[in-house]
Amino acid sequence: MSKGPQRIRGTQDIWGEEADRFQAVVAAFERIRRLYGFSRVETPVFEATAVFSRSIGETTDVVSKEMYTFEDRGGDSLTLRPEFTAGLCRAFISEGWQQLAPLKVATHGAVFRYERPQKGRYRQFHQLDAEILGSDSPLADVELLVLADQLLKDLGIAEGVTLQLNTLGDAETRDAWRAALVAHFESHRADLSEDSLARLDKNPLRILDSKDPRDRPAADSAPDIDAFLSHDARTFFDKVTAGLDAAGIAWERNARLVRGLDYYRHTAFEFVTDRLGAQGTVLAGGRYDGLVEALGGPHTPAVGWAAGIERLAMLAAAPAPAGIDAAIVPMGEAAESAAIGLVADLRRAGIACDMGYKGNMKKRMQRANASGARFAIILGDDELARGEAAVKNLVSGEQANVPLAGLAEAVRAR
RNA sequence: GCGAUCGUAGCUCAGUUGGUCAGAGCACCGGUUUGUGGUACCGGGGGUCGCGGGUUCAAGCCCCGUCGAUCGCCCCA
Repeated sequence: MSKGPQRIRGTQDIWGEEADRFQAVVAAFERIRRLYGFSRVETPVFEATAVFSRSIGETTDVVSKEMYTFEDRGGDSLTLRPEFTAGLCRAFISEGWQQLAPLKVATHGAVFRYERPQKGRYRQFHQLDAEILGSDSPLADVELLVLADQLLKDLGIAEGVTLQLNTLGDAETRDAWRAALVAHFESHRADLSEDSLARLDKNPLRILDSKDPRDRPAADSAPDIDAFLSHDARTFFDKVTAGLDAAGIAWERNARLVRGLDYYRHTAFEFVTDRLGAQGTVLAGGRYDGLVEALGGPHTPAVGWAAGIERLAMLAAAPAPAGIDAAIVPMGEAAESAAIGLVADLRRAGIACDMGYKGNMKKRMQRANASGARFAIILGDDELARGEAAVKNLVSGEQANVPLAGLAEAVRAR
């Protein structure tokens, strides 16, 4: 409540244990993406606005209301990335990555959406992202899902999280299904909520997963996509589910799972938990075979997913606090001077240690204890004269004199 | 963009029907004879009660506005 500048709505200052959890999620992702042979890529935080508006659709709410768009000094319209996929597709085109296809890439970082903040939903938030560009194989879909599954298990949050899977078919299938849905909902106009009547014009698929109980009867009785699946689309979906079964991944069909944007094809999936209120989707993605082409590139089938780091961090168990190995407690100017060298040597030897900038012994010992250090290395004139330091185990309270040369070994973490 | 609830020290919160109501715990800082932390004891700093109006003799407590937070809706790339 103090005066002075305040944090911008929907942003967060992440600190302490929360920051540790955040880092733990990123570390797990980095480790696992290597296991799957995904290359790390870095792309800009902002792009030309057209990169997003052309891929998503000029008229959607997403583009018209929910992007951070601004003009730079040259008058160009720029937008802070609201997702990774479009920027990666742009890079795929402009960097000539076509020759690397199929390209398995992973990235993570901040993304920006101008939305009302609520649980697990911020204006600047952070995502993990994994994509496979340039493959039309269902094995790519499977590999991404297995990666996602391993990540969630590694983070210890697979409990209570289910993989929901659906297919949106190919273009021909999707169009046929969409027409059937519109016909179905038109005949139930009187039963639909106001929101869904609006969806009927703009985005009829979205009626299927409406939360309004008034919509459920019509939504539940609506035709599934299955009857409209072309042979190819059916075969593709079967190969995805067979691949998941072969990899031992539990999944469930959710025929009501849809995507808001038109470029999605075939596989759509979400890992969902019931532990985050209305924001229960923890990781989501799908196949977007038309996106690269929409950006002016060659026809490039692709599939990918993104996951909110904050949401994952909220669900993950708190990592063990990372205390340092040792705190150096010098007494007197001569000792402090010698300790500067000692700290440097210990750190070069890979020992995590720290020394306060000031304070008497008592104060330094208090700080050492609070820091979670396993040892205090006490260095006074007496010890210095003998070429030793007193090493105190802060857990057991035991203390022993150790030659300076043997300090690193004495406090090395197991 | 819409709705509901909420907004008191760094944190978690008390503050009765408006009249010592500016408090507690934790945290922080200092001390309990200056070479030993974690437990204990003593002391201290810190809040114009989100902000701005209004009602009243009197408002943290009532009313309006505003900003922010939380939860939900819309949207969800």
